[in-house]
Formats: sequence, C-alpha cells, structure tokens
Amino acid sequence: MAYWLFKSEPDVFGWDDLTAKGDVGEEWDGVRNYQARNNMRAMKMGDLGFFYHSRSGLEIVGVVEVCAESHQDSTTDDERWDCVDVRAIRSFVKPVSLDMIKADQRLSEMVLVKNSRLSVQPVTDDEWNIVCSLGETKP
DNA sequence: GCCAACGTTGGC
DNA sequence: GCCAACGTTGGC
Repeated sequence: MAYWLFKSEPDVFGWDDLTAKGDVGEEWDGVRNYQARNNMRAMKMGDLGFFYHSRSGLEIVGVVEVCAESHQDSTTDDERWDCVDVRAIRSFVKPVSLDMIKADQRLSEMVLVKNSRLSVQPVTDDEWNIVCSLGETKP
C-alpha cells in the first residue's frame, strides 16, 4: 500500500468539510497539474494519505483513505484531468505543523518541504510513520 | 497582501 | 525545441 499527501486551503475545502462527507467521501477534483494527476492515477483503493491545510493553518490535520480509484474529473469535460475520491478516516490528536516537519531532520526529504507547490504528493513509509507518531496518531 | 518559485503557454 | 511571458500556488 502506498502513502500520499493531499493539500487543500481550509478556506476553500478543509478537513471539517471532508469529515462532513462521511464514508462516501469526496472527489478530489480541480487538480490541473500533471504531476499531481499522475500521482492520483497511481493510487489504489485503500491507499492512505495525509490531509494538509495550505496557506492558512500549515499543518497536517488528518488521515484520508482512497475510496475510488482514478476517474474523470466531473468538474471538467477535458479528458486529460481525472482524480480519485477520498474519505476522512481519522483526525490527528495533535496536528503536525510545517514547522515541526521542517525541524525534524528525518523529514527533510519530504516533498512538502522540497516541492511545496505540488498539491498531491507521495509520502514514504518512513515519513508516514514519523508524522503519525508526531501527531500521536496510529499509522 | 506580497512575491518567489514553479508550471504552462505560445511565438519564433 | 527554446525560452520569455504569464498565471498560479503557497509560505511568509
């Protein structure tokens, strides 16, 4: 199973918005970046991801699960763009801030640090476990 | 709200 | 196929 990280501006669509969708989850639509799209195409049912609040908040706040594999983005007819569905499965006991991540030597290679503009990113097994322990959340 | 960094577009 | 111009993202 692979791990990922999804970014969203809380003012637009935040963790509370996703948890409100329950088990059905929500289409991760609107992505118009090839790298981010390719990451979503690589996702499998049951893959897990972090939910990160960008621009304001700047912290990882929860864990999501991929509940539908890549399909056409319903917000466009352009066939280049597709996306997965995700649902919230648990909140972090302690959100893990970008500052904490930057301060942790073991996380210095995270895409979040290295390429802050990529909105859907891969996360390694090690990074996953470290961030979960920082957030006092089970992996 | 600013602006650096990055990705995309389009003229040549 | 190069690269300048432009638009967007996201940390500050």
